[in-house]
Amino acid sequence: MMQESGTETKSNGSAIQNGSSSGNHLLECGTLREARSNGEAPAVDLGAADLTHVQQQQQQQQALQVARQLLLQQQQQQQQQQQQQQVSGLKSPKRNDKQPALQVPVSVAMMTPQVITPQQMQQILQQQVLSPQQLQVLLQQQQALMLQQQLQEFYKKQQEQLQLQLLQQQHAGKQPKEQQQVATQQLAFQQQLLQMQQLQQQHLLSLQRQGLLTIQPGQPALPLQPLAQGMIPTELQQLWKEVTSAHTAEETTGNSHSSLDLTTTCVSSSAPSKTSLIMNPHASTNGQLSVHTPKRESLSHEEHPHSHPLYGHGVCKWPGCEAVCEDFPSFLKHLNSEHALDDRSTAQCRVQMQVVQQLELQLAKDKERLQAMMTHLHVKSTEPKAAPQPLNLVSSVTLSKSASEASPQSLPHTPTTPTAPLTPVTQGPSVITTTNMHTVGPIRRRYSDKYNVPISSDIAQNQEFYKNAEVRPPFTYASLIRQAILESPEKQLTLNEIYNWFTRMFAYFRRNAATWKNAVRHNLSLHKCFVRVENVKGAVWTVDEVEFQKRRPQKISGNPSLIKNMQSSHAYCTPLNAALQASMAENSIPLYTTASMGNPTLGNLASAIREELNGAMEHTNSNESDSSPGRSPMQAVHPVHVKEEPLDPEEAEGPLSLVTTTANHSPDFDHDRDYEDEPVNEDME
DNA sequence: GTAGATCTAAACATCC
DNA sequence: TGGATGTTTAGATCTA
Repeated sequence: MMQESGTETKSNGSAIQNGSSSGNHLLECGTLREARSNGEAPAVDLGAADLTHVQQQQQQQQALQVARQLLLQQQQQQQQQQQQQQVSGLKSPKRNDKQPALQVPVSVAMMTPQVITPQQMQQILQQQVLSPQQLQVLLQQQQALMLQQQLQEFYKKQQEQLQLQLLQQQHAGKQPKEQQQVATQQLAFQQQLLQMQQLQQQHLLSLQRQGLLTIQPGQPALPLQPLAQGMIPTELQQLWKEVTSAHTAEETTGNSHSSLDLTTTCVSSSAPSKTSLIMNPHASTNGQLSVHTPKRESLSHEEHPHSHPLYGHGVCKWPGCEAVCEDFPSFLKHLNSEHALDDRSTAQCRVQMQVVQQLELQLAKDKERLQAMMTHLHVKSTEPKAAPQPLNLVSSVTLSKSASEASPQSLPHTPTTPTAPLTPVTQGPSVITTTNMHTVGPIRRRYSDKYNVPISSDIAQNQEFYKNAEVRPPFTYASLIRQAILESPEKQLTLNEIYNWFTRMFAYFRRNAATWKNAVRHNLSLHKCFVRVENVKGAVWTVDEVEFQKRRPQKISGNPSLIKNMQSSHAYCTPLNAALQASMAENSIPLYTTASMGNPTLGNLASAIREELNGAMEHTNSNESDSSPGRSPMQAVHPVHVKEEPLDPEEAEGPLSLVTTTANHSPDFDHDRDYEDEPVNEDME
């Protein structure tokens, strides 16, 4: 359109195109990645984590004390019962019924405050102040506490049943044979109690081994034995079933590994029918927990002989294990020997289930929040697209202004343009909003051009995001092509390699290939900053940085107050960053807060603001001296490009020309950006 | 309102 | 001949 002549090719170097036609801008400035990576958030998290750790220890100690009290009570109670059984069998039924009922609830009431409520857990998860390890510890602790509760409750029930049985036996008759039967039954109960003692002791010891229960040095050993008195294996199984019912409900019928199979350690003499499923050894299909695993393990992994979720890189991935297994058979051997069905493995499995459940809860909550956000922001959707469109990071940038000015034919905006201002969209880079999630097709603005976000740092920070989310990168084709070329080792790419870079780096460009490929070719041909070079491989494309930097600059919105505020707040960048991070955490955007994933929203906003400020500062510095140490890398590499390269007349005469802007020192000047801030050397070298 | 920048689409030419 | 590559043009949209 703007070209004067299309007859000249760029490769001959004599093409004189309209200067304005090559005016793609890349308003990139010095990166502040280092500053961004030096946020205070880790310190804050660390403090919170330490505090939480201390609280965990306190809670564990409290739980331990409560458990001791419970055990003492149970011991006393059991002794009384035994004495009663031995001395006289005639007791009032009322008294027998009331006794446990009076004791156990007190115990439970004492235990309850020690357990973190789901809401509190959710809050902890939301605040993201705990590391995964700390979360795991917390969950383990909660698991232990919940287990204690369940044990106590079940112990109460069992006591009631036991006493009821004894009463029935005593009231049944006083014939000698029956008395012998009663005595035999009592003996059987005693044996069961003994077994339960051992089982409970083993379980608590295993919990203690894992850190689920902590016993501080110097404290007397737990009176473990009385805890188990009065319980029978089937009841314990029922307890386990109850505890794990919430989890197993989500699982398929063939995946009943969460149930504790006690058949190998307990002799059940009175298993209720309802526990038959658990008692059935075939019900446990998970080889990891079953003692019958070897054959099943080998069978289940026949198709993938060396693929096992618990085995990788020669290491057992069982939580907390990390045992080195040279090969898969040795791993299986290790798995079956070290992680067979026992209390420890079961507890670890349940902890893992708890972790998964919490994560699922968190996911569900975040999904709900996202839905609410989308609902809130999508109120004025009057023209929903039939097919979902890829995300576009930039639509919201123009939303605030263009919403009121959008012409009727500006369809890309109208569907999502809210009449009432949403959260004020300030001068910031791409803010992923639900508006653009829903709609947007071709949206023009590219925040890199407007807000000077370095494309290299943005792509680096949000690499995973761009790769996985179908989000349109907020950069122009020219910027992206240039970035692709500069990322290459030889600073030159064939067209196909450019294509590959696009598809590799951005999920967005894995669709509508014809469109964007055409645009790439179009940009390569249109902009004279892209130079086609013939070599042995064929034609490759390179970047002429001189031409690229010569492109006509744009200025950000000439809002003096904004610029002034930005400058005046320069000293508060760190608190701002902290606030932004807090805001991100508050808004549950944890996955992209780190450099590994990057945050395409607030993180870039912060970086954009900082870079704006730094750009202004460096801008001033560069005016003072070209050899100033504060010069940006771009200046160091291409000092001549901006300062000495003659500008096209129409560029020079414009109010945005570099000559004009470099004379500005006032904070109220039109915030024109020369391109000295662009970290070209970072990109190129 | 206008110029410039950008994007999309398309036509056309050339080369392999 | 078809696809890839490269060039050019046109129109639409958005911003300054």
